[in-house]
Amino acid sequence: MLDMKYLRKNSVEAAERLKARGVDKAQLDELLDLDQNRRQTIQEVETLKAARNEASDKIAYAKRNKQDATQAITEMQSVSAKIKVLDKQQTELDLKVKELAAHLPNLAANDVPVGKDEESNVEQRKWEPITEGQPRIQKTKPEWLKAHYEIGEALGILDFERGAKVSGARFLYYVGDGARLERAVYNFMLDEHRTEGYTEMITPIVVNDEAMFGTGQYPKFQDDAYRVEGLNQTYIPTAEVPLTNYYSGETIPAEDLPIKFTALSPSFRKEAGAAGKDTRGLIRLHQFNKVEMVKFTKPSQSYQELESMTKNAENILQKLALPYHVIMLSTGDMGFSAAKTYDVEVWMPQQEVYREISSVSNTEDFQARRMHITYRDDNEQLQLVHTLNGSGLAVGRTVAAILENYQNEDGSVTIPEVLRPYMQGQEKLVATPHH
RNA sequence: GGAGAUAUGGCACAAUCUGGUACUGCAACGGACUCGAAAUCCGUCGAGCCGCUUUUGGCGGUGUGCGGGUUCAAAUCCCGCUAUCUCCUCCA
Repeated sequence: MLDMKYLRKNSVEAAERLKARGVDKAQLDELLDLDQNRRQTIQEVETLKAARNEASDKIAYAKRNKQDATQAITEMQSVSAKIKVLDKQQTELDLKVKELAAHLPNLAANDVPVGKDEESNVEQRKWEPITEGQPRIQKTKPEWLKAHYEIGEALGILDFERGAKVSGARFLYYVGDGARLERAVYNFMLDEHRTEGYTEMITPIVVNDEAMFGTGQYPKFQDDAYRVEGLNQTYIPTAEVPLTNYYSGETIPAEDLPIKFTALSPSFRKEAGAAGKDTRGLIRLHQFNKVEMVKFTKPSQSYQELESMTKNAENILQKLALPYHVIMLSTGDMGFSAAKTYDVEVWMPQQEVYREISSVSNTEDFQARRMHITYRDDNEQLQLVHTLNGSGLAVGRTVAAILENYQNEDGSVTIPEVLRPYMQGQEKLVATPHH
C-alpha cells in the first residue's frame, strides 16, 4: 500500500512514478478524487458528532438531576439520523479508497531502470566456477547433453507421469535418489542460511486472506492462488507470506532489527496464464519446494540488507558451483510489492539459457503499511519497518540445474561436493531399479 | 465435533444484572526531597488509527476482541463472528 499523504501532496510526481509501473494516470486521479470526497464527508460528520457528544453530556446531566430533557432528546434524534447517513457514506468511501489503493503497485526505487518489460532488465554480474572439473559455460554444446527431465526420467528419479495420474499436470513424484537429492539440497540451503544469521522457521502453509493481503498477493492476484474451498484460507504461493506476516500488527523493539527468517515450504501456484509454457520438467509446477529468506529492517539499512540477501542467494550457487548471473529488474518486470528486485538466474546448459532461480526484493514500507509492522525510532516515534524477501533458492529448479550441469556422457550425474555429506557420501546418481 | 466460561490501557482488575464522564492498583514519565539512589510525597498517563491545524504543538473524531443492530446515548441490551481457557469426544 502506498502512503496516501504522499500521493495527495506529490500527485504529479506520483503519477509519473506510477506510470513507470504501468499504472494509468486516470487511476490515480480517481483515487485522489475519492480521497478528497472522503475527507470532506469526515469533516461534516465529525462536526455533527462533536455536537452530539456535547448534547449527550447535557442530557445525562439533566437526567441525573431528575430534570426534563425531552426537548434536547428530540433535537438530537434528527442529528443522529444525519450522522447515520453520513457514517454510511463515509464507510462506503473508505472501502472504495482502500480498494483502489490496494490495487496500486509499489513505486520503484530511483536506480531501477525504467522499461515496460524484461527487455529493460540490466545484468549486474556473472559468475562461473574456476576450479577444474566443475560446471562451466561451454562455447559449444556437446550433442549428448540432455534436458534435466530427460535425465531424471532416465535415472528413474523424477516421475511426471504418475504425478499427472494421481494429481494433475504440473505435479510430480521425486523417487529414490531424486527425493534424497531434493532433501539434500534444501537441508544444505537451510544450514547455510542459519550460519548467515537467519532464524529457521516452519510455518503454516495455509494462511488467511488478511495475510495474503498483507504481503500484496490479494486482492489483485487471487486467480493464481489455491484457495481452500469454503474457508477464507489459501495454500501459500511462497513462505514469504507466513514469514512476513509473522509480525503483522506488531511493534518490533528497535534493538531487535534487523530480523532475519528462513524457511523451507511447499509453494502452490495455479500458474494462470502460463498455459503451454514450460510444460516439461521441474521449471513450472503447481507445487514446488522453496527455501525463503525474509528480513525486517529499519528504513536506513534496507538497501544494504537487499545486497547482502542477494549475496546469500548467490552463495548457494557458488558453493554448488553452478554458473549464474544477477540482473536488476526494470520497472515493468518487477512484482507488485517490490521497490527494487534482483533476479538470480542459473545457467541451464541444455537450453543454453539463464533461468530464474531466485528473486530478491526490497518492498520498503509497502508491505509493512498493509500489515502495520512498526518500530520506535530514536525519538520514540512509530515508524514502519522495511521488509525484504528472497528465494534462497527455489529447490526444484536447483535440482534441475544440478542434473543438467553435472550430467556425464554415460548418463550418470555427479553429486556436487557440498551435497555429499547430505547424501551419506554418495558421489554419483546412476540408474538403479527400485520397484 | 459437543458443552461451558472468558475477552476492558504496557500489566492486573472494576463498572455489565439496572444504558448516561470506563474505577483502582502496578508499571512508565515529569517534579519535590537527596551528594546520589531507594523509600516517600505531588503531578501526568488510552496505545493505535482518522480529520483539521498557525505543526518539537493544538483541537476534534474514533477507540472496552471483531462486525452489525436498537437508542438522544452502548463496556452495558440484541444478533453474528473470531480467539483463548476448562471438560467431553476424536486424532499423528
